[in-house]
Amino acid sequence: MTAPQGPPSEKPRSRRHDPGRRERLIDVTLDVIAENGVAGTTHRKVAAAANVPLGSMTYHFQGIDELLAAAFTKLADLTADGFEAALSAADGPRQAREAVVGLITGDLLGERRSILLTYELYALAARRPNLRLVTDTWMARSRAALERHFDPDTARMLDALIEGLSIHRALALNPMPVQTVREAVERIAPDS
Amino acid sequence: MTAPQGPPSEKPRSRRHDPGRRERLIDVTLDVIAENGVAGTTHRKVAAAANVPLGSMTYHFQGIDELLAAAFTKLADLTADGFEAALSAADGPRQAREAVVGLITGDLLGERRSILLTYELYALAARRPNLRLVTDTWMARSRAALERHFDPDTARMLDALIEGLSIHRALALNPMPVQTVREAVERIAPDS
Amino acid sequence: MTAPQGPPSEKPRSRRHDPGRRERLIDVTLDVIAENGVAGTTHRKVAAAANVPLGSMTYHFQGIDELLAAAFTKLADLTADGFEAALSAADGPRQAREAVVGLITGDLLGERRSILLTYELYALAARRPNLRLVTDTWMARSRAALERHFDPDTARMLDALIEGLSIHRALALNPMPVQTVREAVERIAPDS
Amino acid sequence: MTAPQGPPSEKPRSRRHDPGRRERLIDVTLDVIAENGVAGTTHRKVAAAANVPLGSMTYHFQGIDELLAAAFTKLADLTADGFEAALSAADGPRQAREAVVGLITGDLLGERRSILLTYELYALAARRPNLRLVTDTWMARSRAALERHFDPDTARMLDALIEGLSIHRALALNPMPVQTVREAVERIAPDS
DNA sequence: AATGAATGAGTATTCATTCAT
DNA sequence: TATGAATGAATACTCATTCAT
Repeated sequence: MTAPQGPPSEKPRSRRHDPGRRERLIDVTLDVIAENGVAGTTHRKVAAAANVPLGSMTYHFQGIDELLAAAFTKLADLTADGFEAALSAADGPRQAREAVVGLITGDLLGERRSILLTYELYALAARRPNLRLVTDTWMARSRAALERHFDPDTARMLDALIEGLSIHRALALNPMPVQTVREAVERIAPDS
Repeated sequence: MTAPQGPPSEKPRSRRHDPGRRERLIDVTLDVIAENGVAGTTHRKVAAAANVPLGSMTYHFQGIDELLAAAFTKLADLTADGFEAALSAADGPRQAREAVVGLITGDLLGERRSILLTYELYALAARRPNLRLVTDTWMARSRAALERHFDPDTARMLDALIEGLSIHRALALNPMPVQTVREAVERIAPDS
Repeated sequence: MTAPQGPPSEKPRSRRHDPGRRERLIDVTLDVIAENGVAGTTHRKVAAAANVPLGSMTYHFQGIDELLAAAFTKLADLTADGFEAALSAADGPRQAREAVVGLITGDLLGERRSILLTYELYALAARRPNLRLVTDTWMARSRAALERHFDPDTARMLDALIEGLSIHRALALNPMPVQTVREAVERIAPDS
Repeated sequence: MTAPQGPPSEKPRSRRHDPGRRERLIDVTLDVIAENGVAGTTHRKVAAAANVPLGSMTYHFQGIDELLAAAFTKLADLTADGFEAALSAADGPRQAREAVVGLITGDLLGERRSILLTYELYALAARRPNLRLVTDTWMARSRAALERHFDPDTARMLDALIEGLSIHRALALNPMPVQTVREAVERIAPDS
């Protein structure tokens, strides 16, 4: 299981043919995780879903751990990008609050697939130090984005509230209505 | 996997008669999940951890799905019990809020295991309808316990806040201080 | 379709006194073989089909080999009984020939279940000396019954013809018409 | 399971490159079925007999069903080939009849294996539609080969007679003498 | 006499990974 | 460089049988 170590240099990135295959594999991996969970994600399933020969999986990725790490890194990066974009566009606390409401009830965080992938990431990160880096970075970016509009404590509270509301909206049989979400956000971050 | 160290003459226990084995297997399964994740939980690991022959696993549980379901059901039941107990003991909104703060900031080591198991449950429940029943029941019980002290909307908000704060405390490098937790709870559920 | 495993299953009725159980188990075993083949016949399936506790299987039969032997012995005995009865009732070669036609095209040998069980017996008997005894006895009885009406050589030929025609009728998409069967019998055993 | 005896230095064969392995596995499977029956034919036994790693079995065949189907298809094809060849070589009804006698009474050792495998096929085909196709094709080819020399009805009767006589010769303690076989064939297909 | 519980050997199959080409 | 074939370890699960009660 120990990865045979080559020269401890940068990534080979010598993919002259079919560049973008690596990227495609990462995207497909997220789909496979969303459908089967980390437990059910295998080289075979990913290769089949990406229409790529099995033998090429370990050619592009050292092992399945690297594949999972790459996939979750991309998930975190994209999600944090969306988060930042939404908050950057807001002007003033009122708009910022509304942006938060939109993130919770909208597609980015609210999407079933995203939430689902996030659980999988959390569950895995708890046992994989390299993924802890991913989640830490993600949380830091979220908080920083919130701190553009709110004081640090409020930002952290809001961050946690977003997390909890997103999860409950995804799990609950009858999700909390938008108006209640707005009310919660306002309680945590009232008009000063 | 280090061999469990004990007195040298750790006999394999005359196992022919072993009442309560089923219950013990469920407990051990939660330990194995906490350590290895659902993805890494196998009949073999559970059997070894419980000092039980492998063939005994599918005698007591139809398959590994039933084993996982039983384990997560127990987790949900026990956690909800503790949740209810803490809130039942509270007298008046002030004590109720403090009970909530206590639940969020409770014993970190023990809590870490719980949170970790909860991710695994969420990730699995997303794909297993029978586990959705477990999470639904759990959420309903939590909300009902909160509604003993708070109005329904506030109860739902608090429930989500608890969820988010617990997760972030478990994931964060430097967890949110208790005082900030208390402040968040008070903002959501202010002194009427 | 899987046999109910383990303790949580429905209790099979208090069957403490159940005379004739052994006989019932033999009959049920033939049904199970007919449906699943020898390869798919297990103590569990028979016990479930007979609504009998698993542990009682090896109480009534030394092992699964004895169970199979008992079942196939009964099959052979019953079939030979029917064979003898049909031929005993015949008076004169004409009626004997017609009896043979009836056996080939009728229910006793023609029945799908019987033919199917017979294949299984033949396949097993090839490797189990104790079952060779069963097939030998069966063949001897058939031949003796035929020799009541035909000379020894003709009897053996007829016996083989019956065998082949029964099989082909069972396997063929469009079975040979009765009239052709009759013609074949008459060719082998002509009106002297 | 006797170890295959050879020169003491029977190397495990540098197996990494092994073209024709699939075909060899099919042949070996027939041997294993002949010796152990379908019920006793396992991936392990076939892999061991073919000196091939266990994991290789499901690489070459989707599952054990596909392996069995491939093996029985080959059996049917080869046997029908021999049948056709023998009858094609015959010139005129007299030679054709003699060819049939030869097929029934042919080499006992080799024949025994064939008959035995045929039972297994029949027993399995009764429950597996894909194997019904194999037996149907086989029967059709046999009949067509016989119809080169005999009228359709006689061909079908002969076909059944061959079946029955082959089985009885394989099962009987003292097999029917060749002369009696010849007599039976002549009765079914007399010199017009 | 009868059986629920237990057990270790065995089953088909899947898997990440290796390697010769 | 890319990959089809191969491999051994692991997986969930089934089984005939044993045994304490």
